[in-house]
Amino acid sequence: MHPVIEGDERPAFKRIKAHVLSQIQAGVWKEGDAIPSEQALASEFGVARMTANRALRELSDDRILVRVQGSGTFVAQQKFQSTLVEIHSIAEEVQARGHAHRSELQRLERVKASDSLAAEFELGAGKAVFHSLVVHYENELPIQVEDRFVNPALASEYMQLDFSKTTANEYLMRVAPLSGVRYCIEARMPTPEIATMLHIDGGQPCLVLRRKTLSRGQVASVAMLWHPANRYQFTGGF
Amino acid sequence: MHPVIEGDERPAFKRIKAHVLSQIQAGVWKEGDAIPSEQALASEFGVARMTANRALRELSDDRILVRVQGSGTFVAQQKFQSTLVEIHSIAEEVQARGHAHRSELQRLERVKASDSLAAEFELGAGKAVFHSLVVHYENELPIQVEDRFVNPALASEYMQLDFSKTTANEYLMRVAPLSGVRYCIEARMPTPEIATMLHIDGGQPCLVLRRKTLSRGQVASVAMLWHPANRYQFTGGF
DNA sequence: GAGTGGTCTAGACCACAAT
DNA sequence: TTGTGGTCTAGACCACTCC
Repeated sequence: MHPVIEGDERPAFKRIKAHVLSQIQAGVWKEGDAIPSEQALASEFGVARMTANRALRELSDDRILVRVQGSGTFVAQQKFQSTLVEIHSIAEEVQARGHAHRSELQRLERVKASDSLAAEFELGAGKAVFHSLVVHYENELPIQVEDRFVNPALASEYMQLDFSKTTANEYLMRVAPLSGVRYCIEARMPTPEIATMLHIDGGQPCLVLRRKTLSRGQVASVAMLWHPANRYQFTGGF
Repeated sequence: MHPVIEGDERPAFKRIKAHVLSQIQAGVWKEGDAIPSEQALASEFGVARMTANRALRELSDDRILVRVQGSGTFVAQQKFQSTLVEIHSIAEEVQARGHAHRSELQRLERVKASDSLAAEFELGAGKAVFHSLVVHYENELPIQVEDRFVNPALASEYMQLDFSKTTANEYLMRVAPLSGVRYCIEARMPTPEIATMLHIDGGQPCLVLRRKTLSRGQVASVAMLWHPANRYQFTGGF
């Protein structure tokens, strides 16, 4: 039986998780290898099978292990070199950098959805949607143009919003709790209008984030966020 | 007691999870509200407390609920509208789309690191590094230029690598297990050389991923991955 | 048929919070 | 003191895989 280290007061399932991880880390158990069964680990650690089960189940939730009913538990393939970029609200991001955030409403209107927009919203053609165009500034330098269409069914007061006090993002989060997102990062040349608003010349590309948010089974908002390539990038790491 | 829907053969813990989620979705239980205790849910569903426990524990792992020992279980604050982009290896990504991946080695050399490159590698100035330039094709259409510098201390056989059989990525993952990453997504105009390799004209921007990988406390590799904006974007959702 | 994981039970003891 | 979550037990039955 596995010796219990003196003074190790972690719960048993955590000790088992740590043991499995250390065997993998040390290269004793390699990718694709079968590791001991729940039963075996349970006896080894002197615990009930449910306890070993929880340890292995949590590791498999974390993609460290792969479990196959009737067959066994295996070390998962090395995670591919994959990284995650987190995309925040622009106001939060600027403030987190300790800079001043300000936004300027350029346009706020009720428009008939074009065919493609109606399709994106999964609405009937010709239905009205709200449209806003906002420029966000970081220390008085334009950093984002937010070109957004909003579903009136989910955000009826959008036209009355005071964009100097709250962002579209914050409002939508409040009235239409997020249930899903689709997004896409692109490089694009700005339209002349966008270039002017961002104070860049037309030869300079933009980093564009397109984001569609879902709420209560409907499309809540379709946004296109334009950032000047010379002043903006998505970063991250671990 | 909670009625069991006819023919609902999901495990009990999943039924309980679905029930909790639907109450939150419907707005019956709001942010910060306490939800029924494990004991209450167990009786309601006619199951053991351990079963309700598993349902609530998994939801709290998913940040849907917050559990406070001695106090109760509460609906978590709405997640901030933040999204994650996963960045894969290009070969894996193309194959996942069911397309053919092929790569072409343009250059492979040993060069003296410039000052800025030496700084990025945290090496002494003038030390040698390996440099490779590879074009990746998806169905014979160029989709990525991989411009990569590699630390010889961690990948001594890099110059002997057969780039037609394996990618730099795969090799590095094998010999220098990843311990950290820093990356950055940008929009840039291509250099004439990059534009030629990607079969685009110079007026077309590129979506650029710069990635620095760490292994065993050293910088293993610094890569710049150029993608034609008209054929490539990072996407995701949940 | 033997071994594996997937789920579940009906108890138990503990640490902690509210009262 | 009562109720909560955190953990654990020693069984059980099932579906599945492998031989």
